[in-house]
Amino acid sequence: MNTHQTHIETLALLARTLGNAHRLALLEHIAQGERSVERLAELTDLSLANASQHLQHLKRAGFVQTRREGKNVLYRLGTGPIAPLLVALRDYADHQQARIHDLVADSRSHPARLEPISREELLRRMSEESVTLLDVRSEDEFALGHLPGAINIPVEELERRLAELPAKQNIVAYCRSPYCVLSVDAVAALRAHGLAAQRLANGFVDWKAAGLDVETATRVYDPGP
Amino acid sequence: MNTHQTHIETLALLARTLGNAHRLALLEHIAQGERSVERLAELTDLSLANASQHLQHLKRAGFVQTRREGKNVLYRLGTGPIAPLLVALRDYADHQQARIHDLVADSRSHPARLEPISREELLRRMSEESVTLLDVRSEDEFALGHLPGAINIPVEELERRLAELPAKQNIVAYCRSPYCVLSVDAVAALRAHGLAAQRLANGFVDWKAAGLDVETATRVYDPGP
DNA sequence: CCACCATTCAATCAATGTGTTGAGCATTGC
DNA sequence: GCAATGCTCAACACATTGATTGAATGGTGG
Repeated sequence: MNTHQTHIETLALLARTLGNAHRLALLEHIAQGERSVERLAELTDLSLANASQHLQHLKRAGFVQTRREGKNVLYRLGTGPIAPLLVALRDYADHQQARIHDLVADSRSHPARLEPISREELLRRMSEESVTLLDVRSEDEFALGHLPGAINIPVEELERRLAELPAKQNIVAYCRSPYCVLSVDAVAALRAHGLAAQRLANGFVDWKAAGLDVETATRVYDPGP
Repeated sequence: MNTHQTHIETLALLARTLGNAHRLALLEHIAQGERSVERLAELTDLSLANASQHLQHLKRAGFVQTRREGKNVLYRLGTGPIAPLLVALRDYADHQQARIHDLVADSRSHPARLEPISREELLRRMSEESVTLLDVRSEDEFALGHLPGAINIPVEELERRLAELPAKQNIVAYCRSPYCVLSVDAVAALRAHGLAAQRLANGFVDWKAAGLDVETATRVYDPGP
């Protein structure tokens, strides 16, 4: 029984390492490329010593590795299935969000999910007519990768940035995963303003998993001086 | 009221909920079927009140749901992609274990991975001759599902339970995932005792993912009405 | 080999998380 | 209704984690 205890204890330890917003933020920045401690502290708005401590915590769990370059210690992502773990975590979070949203929607007797369109349907439409792709996730998620040609307007800014959208084109909104419900809100808001909008059924994760083109923000890797 | 939580804080909160060995243990027991608080407290060796608190923690994060039956409150697994999350966590842990193991192995100049056999190869052999399948994971993991006809001997008990294995048959040992390295140890131990043993390359996860038959020990979760 | 500087370590305090106790509150059986 | 049962809640003590400071380390570049 002693070894099993150790095994589950190990899992808990790993989960706990991810159980801190600052460490997750550091991890996301590191996922975009090697960064020095100083740069990471800047990016995450942490003190140098604090960032260093969190980074060592991550390192102990194997989520990051280090190497020295000149005066700087550069942190990079560790080996192993880290991405699947983070994706699973986000997927679950999306589902939770959707669940809460559904409760609210039910109480208001909302109709269903505003008939989402599939990836195939989207591809077909993109080849036949012009479609405006609207990415309603946060800016940093958008920067990490999005559908080619998509416009990024986080859902909470949508109402006051409607002007950025072409009035004549059909709009397809999407967010992360099938569970992510931001796009439902977005479509509802767009339609309320008289725009032709639909949502993509399975979101960005599905698109990427299908091996389709993904665009990333201009500056992907900036090692600095 | 500061209910505003950034996306990343939500992720951290969920991860933190999994970041406790007792909660993980509770979750694993619940995954096997509905259980009352009392039973769960027993199974995990926690006080009643403490178990109750941890369960409510899990409930807040949506990992479990409750219903009342007579005097008892029964906890069951929540909806949403919980299993993938736990699998991803375990996979990552397996990889970490393998990494440490490799370091040790390297320092001893061990040979490579004892030529693992693929799933296809295993299936072929199972159809042609008799093969003894040896599951070296812990008993509770075994209970949650294993290859059909497999014998379960946790790797740490292997040395003193060799008698349970048929001496004349070829043995194929496996554990969870490609990263899991317990089976390497097992094969090494078996060969040291003169038995014909090989390890399965990708472990149970791969087998299950391929949609092949899985045997379970205890009754599987029944959602009821 | 020396001075510099990015990073880490150590010590401290505040904040959070955990486990125990005993009280409180439903539900069932009498 | 009343006691018994099963669970939750509240309050406390204790352990762990997190942020801040300032000092130490150790590799670099001169």
